[in-house]
Amino acid sequence: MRYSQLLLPTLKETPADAEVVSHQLLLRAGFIRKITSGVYSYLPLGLAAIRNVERIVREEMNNAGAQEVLLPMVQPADLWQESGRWEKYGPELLRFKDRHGRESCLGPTHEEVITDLIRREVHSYRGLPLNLYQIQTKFRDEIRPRFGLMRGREFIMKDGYSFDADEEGANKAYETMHYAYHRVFQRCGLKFRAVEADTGSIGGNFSHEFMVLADTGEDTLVICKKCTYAANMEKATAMPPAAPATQAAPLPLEKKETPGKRKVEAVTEFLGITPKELVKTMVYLADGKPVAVLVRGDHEVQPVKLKNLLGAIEVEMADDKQVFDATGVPTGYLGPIGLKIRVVADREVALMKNFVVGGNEKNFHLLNVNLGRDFEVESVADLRMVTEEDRCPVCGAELNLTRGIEVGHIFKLGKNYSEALNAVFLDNQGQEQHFVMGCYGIGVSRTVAAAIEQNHDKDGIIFPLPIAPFQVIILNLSPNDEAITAAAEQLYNDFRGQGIDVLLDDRDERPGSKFKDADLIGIPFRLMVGKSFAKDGVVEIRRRATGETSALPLAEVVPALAAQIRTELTAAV
RNA sequence: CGGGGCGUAGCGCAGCCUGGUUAGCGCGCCUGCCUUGGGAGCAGGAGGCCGCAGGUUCGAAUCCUGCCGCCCCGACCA
Repeated sequence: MRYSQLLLPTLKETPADAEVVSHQLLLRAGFIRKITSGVYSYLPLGLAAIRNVERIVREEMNNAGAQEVLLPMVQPADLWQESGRWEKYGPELLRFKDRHGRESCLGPTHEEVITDLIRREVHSYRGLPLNLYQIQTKFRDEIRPRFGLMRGREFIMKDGYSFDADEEGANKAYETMHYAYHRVFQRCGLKFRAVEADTGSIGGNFSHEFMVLADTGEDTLVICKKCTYAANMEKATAMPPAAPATQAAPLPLEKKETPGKRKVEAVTEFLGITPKELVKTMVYLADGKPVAVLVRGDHEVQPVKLKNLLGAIEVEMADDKQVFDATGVPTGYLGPIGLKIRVVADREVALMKNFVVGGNEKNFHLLNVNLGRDFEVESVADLRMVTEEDRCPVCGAELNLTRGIEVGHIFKLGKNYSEALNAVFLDNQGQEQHFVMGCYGIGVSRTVAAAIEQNHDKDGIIFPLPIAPFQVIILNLSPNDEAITAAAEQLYNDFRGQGIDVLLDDRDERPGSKFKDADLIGIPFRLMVGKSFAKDGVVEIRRRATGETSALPLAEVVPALAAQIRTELTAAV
């Protein structure tokens, strides 16, 4: 491609509404443009990067034995009603009526459609296993789109679904996908980690997320410093608390005035105790109904764990007014004793003795409170966020908390969907069985953003070779010089002959602009034809990632560099 | 949806508080000259429903009301 003919509108200045670096650079480098919140147009270079990720995904999926299909984006409501998700999925599902008044939606994911397809077409165990995938634009009406391609409402996703006759087959499919995902992200040149995850609205009972490690990530990961344990904060557990060796004797309950002391810090300071001796009472609304959650003073409630315990569709923290309406107590003085709403407790609380709680009365707390003697709870479970003080639940070593961007997620679905949609086949005994399913997603457009998030410097993007929109950029530094122009053109044609993606900067611009743009768009190899060619007949080669520069005679450039590119691309596999 | 912020030329911004020339600056864009190894220089030029609608006023980018859009923090997720 010739730069002079390319739609590549680079910006000198960073657009004001872009906050994270990948968003800023995608805009500045002329890869994307926003049309409305969370919805972007992909310009030629942005699309090229996306196509490269797609190519890698296709190769790895096909190698893993999956088959590509393309499912409809517009889906009828009745399929979603059949699975129960028409109600459960919530406002993120964009719903509308067609001209006949039939309820429809834009597909945010395709479990229903694929299960419907398979139940119609596959009736025997002989047709199994099956693994089908597609790469398609998805629409999810996100509450808050943000960070450019990181969280769009419209985005490109690879979603795949496996169908097996039994658990064993399904587990194998899951492992195959796990391995394939490793290869995909490795080939994309990313530093990533697979972590245990909550299954969310997709459902299912076991899942891993593939996380690109980056400080701007929206997720917190809990990673063991010693063993292989790694989990998303939503799912992560700590080593269970040990019961204290000596049981403290229960002391008599005491009511104490704590005027104006609402926050944990204020109360503990006032009472001269540590937060570890206090239990806070947090009120959440689970599908609109209030539930009190007890956690130790220095711990935080993990809402996803709470949601799973309660089997709720949605839980959110109650605000001060909702708390007062539900309990008649102002926040800061809530406690479990005499509380009229449901109460659940974190497992850590169950081991505490003689602790402090709110008095359910303004300006009062209770001391020497004991679970069992003074109050009961509906259930005890792990309901809190892991902290850096915690120890690995597997090996007991220290834990690291770090940030990540979710680029892939794989689930064991079991029979959730096949039972809901009654998708069955006959096994070798002639018995009807429900398919055992798995589902596997990769955020393709997000992967490009994540790659930039992880690979950039002050001058712009530094693309990993396999996903770079062009592998080589040739700068003609003197377009008015015939010899230099002829050399640049020759390089351009020779690279194209070698099947290398090459961009020729043939613009009538000064060298400085060309250097800046080449750095900004992140092309791995930059070739410069200018002064040193006129003087010594050599072409300079500069590596974007390292800044290393070398020079070769014109005739040697294409063979040497083409070979190097091939070597590096195969080494990445 | 709750909390915070912002809408003035393609991009980045000033002007608004305290209403009053022809709405301004840098970059970009067009023409010409000149220049060519890290976003040059000179000269000339184009480009604005000051987010939209209503109101106050002799007069509104500026004051008031309503609406729309966008960004950030939270719940959601590839």
